Amino acid sequence: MDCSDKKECREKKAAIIQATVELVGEHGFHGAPMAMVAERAGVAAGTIYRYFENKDALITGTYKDLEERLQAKVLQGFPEQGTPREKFFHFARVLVKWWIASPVDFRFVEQFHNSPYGVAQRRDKLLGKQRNLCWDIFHEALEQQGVKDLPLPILFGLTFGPLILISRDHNHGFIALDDTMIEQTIEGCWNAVKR
Amino acid sequence: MDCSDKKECREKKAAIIQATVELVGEHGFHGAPMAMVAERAGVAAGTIYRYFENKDALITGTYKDLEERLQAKVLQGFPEQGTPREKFFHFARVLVKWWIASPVDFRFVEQFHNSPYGVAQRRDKLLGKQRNLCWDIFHEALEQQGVKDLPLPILFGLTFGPLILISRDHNHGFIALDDTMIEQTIEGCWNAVKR
Amino acid sequence: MDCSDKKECREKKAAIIQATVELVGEHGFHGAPMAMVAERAGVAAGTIYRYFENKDALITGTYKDLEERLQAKVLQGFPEQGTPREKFFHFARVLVKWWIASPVDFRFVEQFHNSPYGVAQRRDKLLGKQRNLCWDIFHEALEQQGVKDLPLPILFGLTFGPLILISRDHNHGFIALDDTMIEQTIEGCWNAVKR
Amino acid sequence: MDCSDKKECREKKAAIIQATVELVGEHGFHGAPMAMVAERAGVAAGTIYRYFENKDALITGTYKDLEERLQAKVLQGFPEQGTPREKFFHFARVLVKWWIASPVDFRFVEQFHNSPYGVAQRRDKLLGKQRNLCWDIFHEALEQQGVKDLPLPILFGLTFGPLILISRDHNHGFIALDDTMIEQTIEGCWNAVKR
DNA sequence: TATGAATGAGGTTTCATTCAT
DNA sequence: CATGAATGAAACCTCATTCAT
Repeated sequence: MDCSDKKECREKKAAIIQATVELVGEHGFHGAPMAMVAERAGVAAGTIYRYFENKDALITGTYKDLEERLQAKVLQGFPEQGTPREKFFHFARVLVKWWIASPVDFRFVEQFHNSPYGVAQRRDKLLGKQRNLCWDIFHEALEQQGVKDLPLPILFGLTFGPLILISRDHNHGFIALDDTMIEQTIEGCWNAVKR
Repeated sequence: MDCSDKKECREKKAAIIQATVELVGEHGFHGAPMAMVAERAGVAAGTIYRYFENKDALITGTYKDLEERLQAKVLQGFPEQGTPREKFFHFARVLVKWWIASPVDFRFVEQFHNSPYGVAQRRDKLLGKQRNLCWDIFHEALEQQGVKDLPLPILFGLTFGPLILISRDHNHGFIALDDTMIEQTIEGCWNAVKR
Repeated sequence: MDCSDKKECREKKAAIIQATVELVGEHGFHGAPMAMVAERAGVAAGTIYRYFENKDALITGTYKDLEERLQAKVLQGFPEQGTPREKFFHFARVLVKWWIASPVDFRFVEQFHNSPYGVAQRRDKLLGKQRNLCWDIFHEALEQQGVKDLPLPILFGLTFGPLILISRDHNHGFIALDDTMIEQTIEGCWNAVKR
Repeated sequence: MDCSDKKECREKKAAIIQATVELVGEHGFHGAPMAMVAERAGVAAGTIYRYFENKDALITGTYKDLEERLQAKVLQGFPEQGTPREKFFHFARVLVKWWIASPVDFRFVEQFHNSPYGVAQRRDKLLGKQRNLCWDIFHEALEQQGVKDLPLPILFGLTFGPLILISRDHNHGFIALDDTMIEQTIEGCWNAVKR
């Protein structure tokens, strides 16, 4: 944990995180015992505890890592000067495409949000304690009166709720999303909140 | 199991289901070991197995029970002769109000949908194998060209996705939904799909 | 138990014994829980306890019933006036044919002998406390000096040991015993002890 | 499991096997719960599962261990150049002496043969899939026409059946085998099959 | 007398975590 | 630092037995 400057350590931690994402994504929290995570990561069981205090920390840390990677992806080509609408469209596109390109990542995130761990995360985000892009976009939109004057959680719900469900259905094979459908859905989301 | 005609047995089964909903809703699947379910239901551990073959059957059976109770609630005052829009509004209202009135029920349903159990359920519903009110509403709307010509999963996603998220946020205390806000959100959902 | 004069009771007890033989014979002691025995016998679980004090008594009682039925079979056509050799041949023939005609009976008896229950039974038989045909045959043979002067258990071992094993192998399908082979084996057994 | 090169591990596995033999031998399969095996072996319950996948594997593995030890004993002083008769006598002597010297070993083997596990073992042995000394002896004898032309299972039955029974009776205290009696019995066995 | 639902002790197995090497 | 064998609490489930009906 405190050897994050050494390359070998960083690689080992990355392997552990990747193994966690895969196993939780594939089989749920039940199907990801520490020993199995260790095996898939190519390290010994005890080694995980040098990087994460316990299993809870492993799960939370893995989620944070995914979130950071998402942030990085969203920032690529982000229309800093665009309207909130354009910003939202960019954000939503990246999000959905990431989820359907990496089903295990998506599954992990879903599992996480639906577990006790997830609640605290969500609280920080909604209350703006942990500022992020998403929060900024809607604040700007509210100020410019581009969206209805609703509480942030409702705006989030109306926009991201659908994106989550359709990504899930795509990954389960219930629909086959293509660019057009994705675009239509994002449009629908925006229609739900635009003024 | 086969004593469903006796009042005592029905009460016992109901107690087991209630205990399951509460414990899973409060602490997740992890936090609902059979022994604890039994204790809260006021029965012996072995007794559960007279009503449910194993833990999986207990979870699935509990979900089905919740679903049936929802159906019953929705049917009360259902606008059989109304437009699809009116039907959807009725359905959505009942759904959200139930969820925020019974947070443990909502939490259980959420957990369920995010578990392997949930996928099969959802598949049946989306493919129309297990016809239900919800499916009927959108089919009628599609025929009357009242909603956009999108695949069912996307229509569901656009409409129920937000309802799920805002109910979650309400239960977590991030927002305090009142009738007006609920109505506005449902309106937003419909805007997302209406033609 | 104390209603052995009523026909219905006798039939019920017989059904319980038959169910016990079958289940133990088919799946071993592990595979014969009381509830299953009851179900196959067509009675309620609690009913068994009116006929047998507990599971041990059920097993022991079932064994005794089988033994009595064997005795009855052996006595049919028994060469009372014959030589010990003829008597042994008759006994052995009946035994082997019964075992290969009723594999479950045989399996039950085997299981029984190899369980703690069996030891006491065998003790009584060998020590002559519980006199029986078999014991009589060899005593007569010893007196007439038709067989070697060996302790009874050894004479039993040399004669019945093989019969047990070949019956087992037949029932497992390793060999297909016919009358000739049975006769040859019995002959071999007698050769092992004859003077 | 994969630490069989370390002395400590080998000792631990041996302790588990020994505990299994003793408990099954003394009290049957019923009387050997994993927790008790662990306690007697001086390890924690979970430790057994590092060496054996489950209880079945423990039982089967223990049997194989006993068989290997028997093989080793038989090979000491084995009359490679002797006649089949001499070889059989050697084999039988070692067998009986081992059984009456180690009653728990004998009891374990008996229990094993009478369980579902045992059938597969026996099948392999009789069909020659798993070649062994015993099988070789009788094949040689058949070729040299030293024994009657009977199916292998019958030859085995006629020779080992008695040995098993008398060992059992000795261990139960019904007879007290001495070298002479053992020799006489083995002689009897051979007489049963010799041409 | 017969029933069968209920009991709860006890069985097998898993797995997060520790610690000697 | 890394290892992975060992731990033992705790999970799920079975089943002999009882007892109200």
